[in-house]
Amino acid sequence: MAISIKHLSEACGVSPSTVSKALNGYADISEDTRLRVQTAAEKLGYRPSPIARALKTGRTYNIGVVYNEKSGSGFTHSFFAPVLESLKSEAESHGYDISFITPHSKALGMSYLTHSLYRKVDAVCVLCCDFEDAEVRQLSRSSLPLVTIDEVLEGRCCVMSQNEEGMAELTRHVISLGHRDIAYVHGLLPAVASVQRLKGFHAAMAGAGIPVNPGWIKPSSYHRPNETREAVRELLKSPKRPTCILLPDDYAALGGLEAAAAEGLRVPEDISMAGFDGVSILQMCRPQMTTVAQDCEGIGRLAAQSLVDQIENPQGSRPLLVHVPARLIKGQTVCAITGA
Amino acid sequence: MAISIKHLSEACGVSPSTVSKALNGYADISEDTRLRVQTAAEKLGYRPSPIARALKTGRTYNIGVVYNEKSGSGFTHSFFAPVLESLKSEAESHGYDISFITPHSKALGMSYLTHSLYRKVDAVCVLCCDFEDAEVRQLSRSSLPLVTIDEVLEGRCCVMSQNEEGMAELTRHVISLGHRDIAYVHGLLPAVASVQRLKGFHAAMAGAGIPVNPGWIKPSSYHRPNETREAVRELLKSPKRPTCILLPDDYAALGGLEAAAAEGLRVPEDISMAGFDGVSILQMCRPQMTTVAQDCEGIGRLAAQSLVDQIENPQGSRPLLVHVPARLIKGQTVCAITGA
DNA sequence: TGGGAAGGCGAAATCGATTTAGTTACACGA
DNA sequence: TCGTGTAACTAAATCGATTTCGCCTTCCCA
Repeated sequence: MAISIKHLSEACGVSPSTVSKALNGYADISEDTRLRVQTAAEKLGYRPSPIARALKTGRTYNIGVVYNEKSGSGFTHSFFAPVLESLKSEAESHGYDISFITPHSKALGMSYLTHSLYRKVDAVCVLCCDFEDAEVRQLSRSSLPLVTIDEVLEGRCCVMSQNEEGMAELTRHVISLGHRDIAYVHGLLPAVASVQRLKGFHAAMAGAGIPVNPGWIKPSSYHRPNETREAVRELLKSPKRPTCILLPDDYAALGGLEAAAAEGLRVPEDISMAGFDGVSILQMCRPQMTTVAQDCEGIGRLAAQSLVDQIENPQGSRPLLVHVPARLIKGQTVCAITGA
Repeated sequence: MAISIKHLSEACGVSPSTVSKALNGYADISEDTRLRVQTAAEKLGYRPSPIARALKTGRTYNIGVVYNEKSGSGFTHSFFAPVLESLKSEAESHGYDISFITPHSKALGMSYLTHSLYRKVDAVCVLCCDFEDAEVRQLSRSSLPLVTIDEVLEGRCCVMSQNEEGMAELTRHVISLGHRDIAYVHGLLPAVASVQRLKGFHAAMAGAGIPVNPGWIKPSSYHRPNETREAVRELLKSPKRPTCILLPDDYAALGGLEAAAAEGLRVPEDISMAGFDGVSILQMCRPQMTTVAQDCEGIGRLAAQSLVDQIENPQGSRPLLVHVPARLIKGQTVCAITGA
């Protein structure tokens, strides 16, 4: 099939060892020979087999991605999918491919770590999974280069949005439109992202001197419109109703819109709502969601860069936490309050 | 690191060859030895290195996926992403992993085919790309097992929806609600899917004895809300305005909704519209899209099954074209006509 | 002139499997 | 007793690279 190092060595009249050294920049090869080998390689379209190379060197130029569809909605997940795509494309530009580390790859019954070692990936990105999972802990304790997205594992690199500042900015925007009675439905605790956002919310409220009604802080989950619908339904039944409700994410917010519609309330005329993420398809729907756009492209890119750096520069020092700015999108689901 | 065949052979007191044969079902191994090897393998958690195995056998247990983000919107694409996910999960259940064949993998400058041979994938799924591309043709002419999604390459297996019947069903639904003045904005021609859908539309119209107004058949593209918005804008400016417009897909249909809103028209009260695909997130938005849901899960699964079959049973005969039923979703964007 | 250093290259081991081609040991028939 | 066949196993080649070590020329200098 493809041309091997042996073919090339014969074509050049040198040994395979010399070819390998010539192409890998060894010093004990004359400039003359190196050039001959390089041009011949070019002409014949020779590329060292990644498989043979991996066998000998242990490097596969593959990055494993822990992507557990069960905990999201797979490749269509409005946050993880664009992050994955950016991660992939940045990794590729460094010569690395992506391969998936799925939970207990079916019949094989391997843990994340076993699977990673089995496939000999050079590094792992923990993208989308249950961070409480023992398998994730095991993976984290390994010596593999690793980065997490959107959640912290002790001692490991993590890339995530500036959740606190993002939520604070959203809250200030809502306040600036005259809202005082603001409810907050948060995503799962104690996820770091959830804690940060809640902190940002409290900070903005405190900054404006508005007391927070503890009964208006409600738990829900990310990406679960049904759960969010129930939480919002309860809020709408409070004796005093909030004028604005902040929701865990854009997708979950669809449940909030549904709950409002079920009560005969219009958004934003009768009640304001906001999401988080900045899901692009929802930006095209009406009413356009007021939200905080996460920089998925940036998150994926920085995660890939961190991994490549960890692989190629194992001793180097790196920040453990990389914060990526988020951006407020002033949509149509939060409107100005027109007097008490 | 991981335990190798040599370790295992020493643990069992036999040669590596015997271990390999015992685990691979060769006949010249005694039942006694086979059992000893198998239990030891189990106990020590031995797994043959896929890399070493690939080097020797040429089989990587990897399936290449041609996924060109440029021609879609990457992993967030509302049709390709769920298909990819299903393909991946079905492939995994057969022991195959997915790896991406990207266009000209950056600096490497390889064609799809070269890349596939370089990575030694066992088969290729052409999922999302420009089918006119010379590289795709080259790939198609190769002897690699191959399957396409949603478009036909001569002599190659293809999995796609029952587009004709799906569109006919949608059209009949629209007609049953009293519509006679129906416009049709189609996706790119001469894509087979587009042709089939157009055919289904014509068939349903003819079946109801309704003449088709040629000026109301408009070209656009898939997944391009802006293009579709322009096409719809023109339709809305016709002297006689259609009462319903069928659009290339759900995502493109968002452009149609926008055009209607810009003209001050309400959907569906003033004008009806329908999409195609059944994008799940849009089913949660209001107005809920009337559309034809493609069975992405089925398409991905059947594509994976076809590839596995082609790999493991090269001489077997197979249908070239697999049609997967689509399902009408009666949403809220098409309403009944209340008299002329 | 002889010894050491340096330059340039190749032989061979290695990574971890598979697979072909033997090699034993033993039984059996002539 | 010898040859033959068979069951059960192993040695060794192989896949396609990388890398260590050693060899052979030159060349330089004392």
